[in-house]
Amino acid sequence: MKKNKPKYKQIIDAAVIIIAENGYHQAQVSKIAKQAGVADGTIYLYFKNKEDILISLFEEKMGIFIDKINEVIAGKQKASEKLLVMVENHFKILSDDHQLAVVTQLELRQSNKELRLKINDVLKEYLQLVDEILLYGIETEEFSKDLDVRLARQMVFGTIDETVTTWVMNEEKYDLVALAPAVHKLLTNGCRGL
Amino acid sequence: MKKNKPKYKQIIDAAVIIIAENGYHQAQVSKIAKQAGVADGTIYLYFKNKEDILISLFEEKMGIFIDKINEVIAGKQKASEKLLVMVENHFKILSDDHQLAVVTQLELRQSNKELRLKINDVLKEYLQLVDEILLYGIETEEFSKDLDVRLARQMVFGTIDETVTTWVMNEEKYDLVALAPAVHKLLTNGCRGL
Amino acid sequence: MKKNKPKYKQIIDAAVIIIAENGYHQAQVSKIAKQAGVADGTIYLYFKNKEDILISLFEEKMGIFIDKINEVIAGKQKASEKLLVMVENHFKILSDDHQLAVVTQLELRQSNKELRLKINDVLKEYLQLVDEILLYGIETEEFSKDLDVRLARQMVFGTIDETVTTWVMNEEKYDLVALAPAVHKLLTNGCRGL
Amino acid sequence: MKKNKPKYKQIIDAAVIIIAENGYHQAQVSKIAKQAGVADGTIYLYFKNKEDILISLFEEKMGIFIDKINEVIAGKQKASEKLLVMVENHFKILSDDHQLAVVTQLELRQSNKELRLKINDVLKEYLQLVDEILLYGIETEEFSKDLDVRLARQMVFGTIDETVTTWVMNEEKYDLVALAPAVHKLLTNGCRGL
DNA sequence: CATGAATGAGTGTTCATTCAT
DNA sequence: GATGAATGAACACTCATTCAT
Repeated sequence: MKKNKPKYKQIIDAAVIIIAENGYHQAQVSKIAKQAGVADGTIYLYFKNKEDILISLFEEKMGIFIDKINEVIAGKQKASEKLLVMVENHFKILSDDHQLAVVTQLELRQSNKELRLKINDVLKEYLQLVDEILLYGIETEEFSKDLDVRLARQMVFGTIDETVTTWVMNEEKYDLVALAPAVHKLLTNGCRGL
Repeated sequence: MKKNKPKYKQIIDAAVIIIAENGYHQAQVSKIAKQAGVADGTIYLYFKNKEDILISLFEEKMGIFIDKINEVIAGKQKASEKLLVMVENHFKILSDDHQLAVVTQLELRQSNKELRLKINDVLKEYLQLVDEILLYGIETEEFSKDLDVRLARQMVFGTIDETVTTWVMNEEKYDLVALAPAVHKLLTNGCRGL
Repeated sequence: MKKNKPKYKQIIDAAVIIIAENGYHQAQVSKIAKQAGVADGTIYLYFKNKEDILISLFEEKMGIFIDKINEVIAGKQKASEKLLVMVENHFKILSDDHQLAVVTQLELRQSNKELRLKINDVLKEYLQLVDEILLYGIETEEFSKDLDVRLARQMVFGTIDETVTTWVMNEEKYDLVALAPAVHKLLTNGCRGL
Repeated sequence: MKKNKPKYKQIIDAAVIIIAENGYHQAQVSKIAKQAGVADGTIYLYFKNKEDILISLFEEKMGIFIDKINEVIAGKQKASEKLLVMVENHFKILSDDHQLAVVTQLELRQSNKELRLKINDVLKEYLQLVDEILLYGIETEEFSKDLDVRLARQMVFGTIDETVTTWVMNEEKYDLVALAPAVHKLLTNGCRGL
């Protein structure tokens, strides 16, 4: 399995650094190879092509993301609490990794439609987590029984994503994690119904 | 003033069509020129460079957008009503113009960071509209006096934007405008506080 | 019509020179462009791709070849005489143009199968000339009425081609045109039957 | 002697198969190694480089070729008969081995000039056989005493080669061996003189 | 004003060969 | 002897922009 070989992760980490530092369109394969400390050709022993590096990058990082969120959610009983730790951890992970934040919020979105569609596939797993929390909240009557889960999920993800993107675009000048409670309040209010 | 000459709008409209049909990365200047019925060089009599076409496109369309929203907002007394007609009209304008929806939600986001920052400048005017409604709602006590306007604005815009993008990515298979009341409810609940 | 513009021929002539001097596999587009005195991109205003340059080169030169042969053949009454002037002129044209000889006999044959099949299409016109002479000779009873025209054509072309290739490979050390009468005698003896 | 080790022939046979199936330019060393059932590096224990595989392939196969022709020639008394069995066997060997025919007539000719010059060296042995027959024919007065042996050899080889190549390019749709008598007649007529 | 021919910088990917194991 | 992971040089083609007419 190539994914477990050290060079696989080495190349992905190099890609994050290069894309964060140079931007998506200036992230040439040769730059990534140099940063990873391998020859250009070695990249192609681990990845089908350049696009495959970027998709794998997203999969790899999003996997860590989802594992972490899953873990903290499991530790909470109430849907509202689950939502809070989700927002907190979402903000925290990106706060702690400046390069990852820039790459996922700004750079990778410049990729072409095909790549973005594949990235969306990876995102679906995250969106399902949101759905699960919302359904659980409806079940426990924390959230309105009339809640349109699809729309609520779009509110939750749209709000979180917009908040992070704004923060990144403002050069991360303020404390993102500190915003979690207020964001969480907006979201639960939205879901609770009147 | 170049903006009032017929070829200015002719080129912008050609750009929307070409980008919608071919995608951002396949929208060459020569294609846009051909669609507009002018020579390649003529483009540069009206626009500084290719990026300038795209920014102008966004400004032009967003201007229409904001004018329309402004108009319908003015006709409503309550902040909640203003928010509803804003969502309704946002959805309606993009529902009515498939090409514009594809271009703004998917294609233009593939542009580089610099262009996206400039697009964000244009967006600010729209975000100010949202702010005004929110502040008005706080004033009229429709919304919580503790509402963090910046965060609430991010929720409003993030939710609307995510809803439209999801709809476009799902090939506009369902009625977007019909979702406006439910989305509106989520947002006002969020802003109202418990 | 691009074929009549000066740069079209300019690029083809540059290609002959570059291929003759550097060999097929070292004839980069940029070298050809430089030799032709145009920018790399200009090549692509006149040719679809690199392969198209080579096919066009062959068509262009073979056209001149066939026109010349056609002309001299027409001036002769007997099939045997026609064959002689064909051989003489075939040898003469390549004797007079060292670079063309190297390109057609050695370099262009290194091209891939697809290109060679297209080159063969162009050659067919020449082979038809040979066929016409042979059929004419059978009609005038100069050649055996039992002659298998297809095989005889392969003998004529195979012998001429092998003779020229050997001459080029021997660095053109001897007088190719002087061999025409002897070659002609071999061929007419072959066709005449016992 | 490496040539007698089993892997030597194994690799050459693999090369014939891979080149016949994929074409000269798609016959990578790694493909040949896989087909031969050895590691890439193993190739280089038996051959200096890729070119060396191809030259050895040609030598090996041409050796068999020449041995066979030598054998059948020795059994005939008259030069004309020797020529006939040469043509017959040349056609027969390639008729019986489709892959070898494709490789020698089409694929190997795409190799670069240097390789083709080395291949020509190997061919010389075959051409000497032709020369011997021609000289023997002159001696026995079957052929014209004025025959230019070099040119006649080019006719013999050029005709045979062109006939085989045309047959391969026509996807071997007709019976090549059946053409031998007619080709032989053309050649002996040519050599006999008036 | 309008044209469109010409420019030329920039990059992902392949594959013969090596060499540490 | 045998392996196969790693190497790194090499190149066709696109397209935003210019400028002579």
